[in-house]
Amino acid sequence: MNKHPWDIFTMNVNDMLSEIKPGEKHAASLRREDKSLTFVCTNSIRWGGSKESDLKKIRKTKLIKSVTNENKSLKIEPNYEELAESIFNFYSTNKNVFDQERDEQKWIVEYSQPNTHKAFHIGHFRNVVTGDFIVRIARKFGINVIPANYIGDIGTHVLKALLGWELAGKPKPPTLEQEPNLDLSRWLGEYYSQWAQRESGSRENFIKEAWSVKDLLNQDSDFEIGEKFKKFKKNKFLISKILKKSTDGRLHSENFKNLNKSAINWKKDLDLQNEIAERWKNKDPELVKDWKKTKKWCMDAFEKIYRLLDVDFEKIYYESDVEEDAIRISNKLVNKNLAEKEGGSVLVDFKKEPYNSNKLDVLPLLRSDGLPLYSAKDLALAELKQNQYKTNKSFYVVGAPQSFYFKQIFKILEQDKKLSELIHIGYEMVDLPEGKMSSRSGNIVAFSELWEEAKKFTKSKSSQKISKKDLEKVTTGALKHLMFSRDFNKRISFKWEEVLSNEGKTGSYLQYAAVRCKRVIEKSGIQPNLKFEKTKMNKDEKTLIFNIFTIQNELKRSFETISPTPLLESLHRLSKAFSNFYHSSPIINKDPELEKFRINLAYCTLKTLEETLKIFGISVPSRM
RNA sequence: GCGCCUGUAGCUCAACUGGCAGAGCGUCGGGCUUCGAACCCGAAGGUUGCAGGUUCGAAUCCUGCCGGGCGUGCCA
Repeated sequence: MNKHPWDIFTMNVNDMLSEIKPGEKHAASLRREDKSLTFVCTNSIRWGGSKESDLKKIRKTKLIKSVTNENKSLKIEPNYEELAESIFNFYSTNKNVFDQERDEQKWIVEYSQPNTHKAFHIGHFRNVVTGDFIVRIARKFGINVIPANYIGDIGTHVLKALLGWELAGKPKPPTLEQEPNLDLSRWLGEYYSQWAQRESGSRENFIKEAWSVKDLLNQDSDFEIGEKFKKFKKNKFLISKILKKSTDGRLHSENFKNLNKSAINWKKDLDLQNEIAERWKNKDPELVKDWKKTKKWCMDAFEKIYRLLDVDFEKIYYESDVEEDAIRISNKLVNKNLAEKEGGSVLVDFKKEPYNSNKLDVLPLLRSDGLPLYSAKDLALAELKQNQYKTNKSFYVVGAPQSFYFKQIFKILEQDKKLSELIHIGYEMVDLPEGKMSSRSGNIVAFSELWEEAKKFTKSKSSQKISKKDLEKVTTGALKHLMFSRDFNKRISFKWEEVLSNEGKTGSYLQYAAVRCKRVIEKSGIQPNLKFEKTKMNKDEKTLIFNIFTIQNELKRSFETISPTPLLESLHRLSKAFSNFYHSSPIINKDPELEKFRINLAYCTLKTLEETLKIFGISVPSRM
């Protein structure tokens, strides 16, 4: 495999500067100067530039036009004509110009992890594109990557959804004929939301009553008047005690009238939940049948979304598959003194041996009724993944609020030396202007809703001739771009105006540049030959080739930092450079040599955009 | 209380491991008889939350404050 011109260039810079100052990686400190289309070696500033006599001795390669001292820094100007020629050569001999050297590493990336029986919303969407980006960029760097999904198909939220659905009379979902854009996860999520709102409503009501009379109960020695209500709300032990007293009829006074009423109300809801939990525990055939049916609805809905987003999982794990292992592993940890029993529950106390960490606090693994918590299940899943794939790096794409939890989990897993390196990629939440999204309260933007609205908008902006396929490419391009437009650790405040916009720094801008390349090449009737014949380039041609040239570096940075920003920003600079070039320099031209050269430039731009956009899961349409 | 994230132009965000603070939106002005105007050009807009420290040089590193968000034992 021949080398990308950027890699040759940086090697040349290293060799050249090593003659003046041996033993340093000079190219590593190259900084782009966009205005002057040059590079500055920041190391050279540190050692105060170079003597003119030294600079004269330097043997320059053909890619380097001049090396000068400027403000004590070393300025390197590339030779644009040579640059263009080497880019053309490289692009003509490689099918994929950004495929990096093969790597022996094996990674597993766990992402998406939606819960069945709940709507797939924009938060899940951000997760999917984040994980997909990691998978795609790692593959670009020759790494063997296993994309894995972990579906939350059991747990209290599932039972709550089933309960809500049962109470509504187990309605049948609408057919595709009735609702062509049907999203069954969203449809079923409504029943979850209905129940959750009812239950939390009666709970909140009770807690409010309990707070107002709590000092009459003699149970509140830990809670001075003025103590935060929030803290009181979190004290589940105290609250359940008050509930019990109240529903047992032990509180007779007039003062407790409202409290008793709200207690009975909430208790009714709790009983319904306990009842369905009991049925689940006893594997009630009717319930299991319903569960399987509704789970399938949701999985089908997820599959539909994954197809739309062009993501593909090599392995799908279900929470229900690791439940038994989770119990087994928890008990094993107890035997190895890595966890302890406390009543029926099992927990890890990180203050104790062998963890000795004051900061990690305590992590429960099994509930007091013996059922495994998410933590135990994650431990089981980690073991399962490692046994199956024997990776050297394991990524968890999970929301940033869980970073503390993953520190705890990783600490436990690190006790086993066989495991691979564990990395939590935490991305920040997408929230609505009104506040945090919550499927419990129904305050969400479902992905299907987002997609329908965005598609409608795209269609309104598109030419009449646009195909269905291209319409989808533009729509997903816009939506994915929005998710990548901020770094992972920045929250996205969701705004419809931002979705329904196609101007400026958007996915459409990048696609538009690429589409113009396609169309102008097509219109010219010229087959790009990638032969360099022109000798003199204008400013916009230089800027364009400069930006094509430096993409390789930005791609590497994006990979090293696992961050979409460097690459995405550079694609905007490239598209901008192309737009300038397109306006100032007629591609279809009377001068045949000039025309050929510019067609080649457009072709290289197109190839660069197509291949790098693919890393973000974005495709280039042929029309938009 | 403790821990993590965050603060850059009116708004949303960049700034390549310390090296000339830049984009998009919005505002104002200009450009379609010309390869697709989802575009391009020009202008205005900054004490990088505050105060110290390290350095030839700090948005970036260190310390202390202030503001915002999140997490902190049986939900995931």
